[in-house]
Amino acid sequence: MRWLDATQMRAWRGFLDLHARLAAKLNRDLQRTSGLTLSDYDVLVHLTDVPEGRLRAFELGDGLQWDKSRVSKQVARLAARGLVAKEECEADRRGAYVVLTPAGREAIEAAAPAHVELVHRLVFDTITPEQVREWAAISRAILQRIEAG
Amino acid sequence: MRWLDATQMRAWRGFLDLHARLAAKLNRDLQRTSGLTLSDYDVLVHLTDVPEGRLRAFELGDGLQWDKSRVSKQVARLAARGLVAKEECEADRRGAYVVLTPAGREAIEAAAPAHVELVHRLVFDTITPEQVREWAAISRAILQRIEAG
DNA sequence: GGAATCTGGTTGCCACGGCAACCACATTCG
DNA sequence: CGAATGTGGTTGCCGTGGCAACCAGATTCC
Repeated sequence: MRWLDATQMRAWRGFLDLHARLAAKLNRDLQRTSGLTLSDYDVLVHLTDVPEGRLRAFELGDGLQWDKSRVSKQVARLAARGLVAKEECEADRRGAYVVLTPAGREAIEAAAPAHVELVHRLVFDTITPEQVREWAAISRAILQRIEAG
Repeated sequence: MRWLDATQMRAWRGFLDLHARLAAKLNRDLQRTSGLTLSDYDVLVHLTDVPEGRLRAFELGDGLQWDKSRVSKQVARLAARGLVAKEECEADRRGAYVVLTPAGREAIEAAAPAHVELVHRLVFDTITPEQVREWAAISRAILQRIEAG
């Protein structure tokens, strides 16, 4: 049977630890400074990335790789806070559009700079441009492997 | 203000996506084949790593970087399933030991090989040894940066 | 020695995510 | 057309994690 050697173990534990620490820190910071969670943030970013700030719910789910129930509930929460609105779809009466509201746009534009700056400080100020490329290549390779099955 | 350039964006999104995909897949697989969650697994691994399979609850929390309430609840759940036992501490009467039971040791030893094999297949069969080293170095650097504040 | 403080651990509350069941509409196919 | 199947989305249930409040036992400091 194959175990992990010391270097692999360091890499694997490092990866898991790094994510746990970063996610915790970024989430706390985001929440504290803007009242948004990382999930809120991700939804709003996806909406700002698209013309009119309008997406079908399932498109949001595909983009975020989220379970559809997660999309549904997250959108419901954001809608309750007025950051997005739900609109019906005429072409497919089952469907729903999720639309960024002015308040939502304001929220994400207020939150993004400090968030991105923190990512810079913690991550990209710490590693070299060459490491950034290598990091991206590694993630990309493994992701493709996962897609393949 | 500093934004993320294209490479940084690829690295960052890749990191987040990779973790989400891997964690989902590994968790599902682990749960299906052994009835353990990743959290269960992590606790049991930490206990097997130590002589007598016995740790103070706070040591477990330090090792896993978990909130103490998380430790408390996770241990309670594992104890209810007979995989660990809680023992009082005589030296500090507030304290509690968490001890791996024979059933717990059996469970982790049954679960580990398939889990590690899956990590191998998805991750380490996909990237070169040089990339493994670089990956570990990157995670390590950023983690140290986070510790520093 | 005793009050203030600290520390280890538990509990309650709430938000969140996964899963399966379900509903409504759409599409396919005989 | 109409039945079967597929798809978009919602809901309920349950396990889980974070946070704050809390409790009991330890420690500090006068």
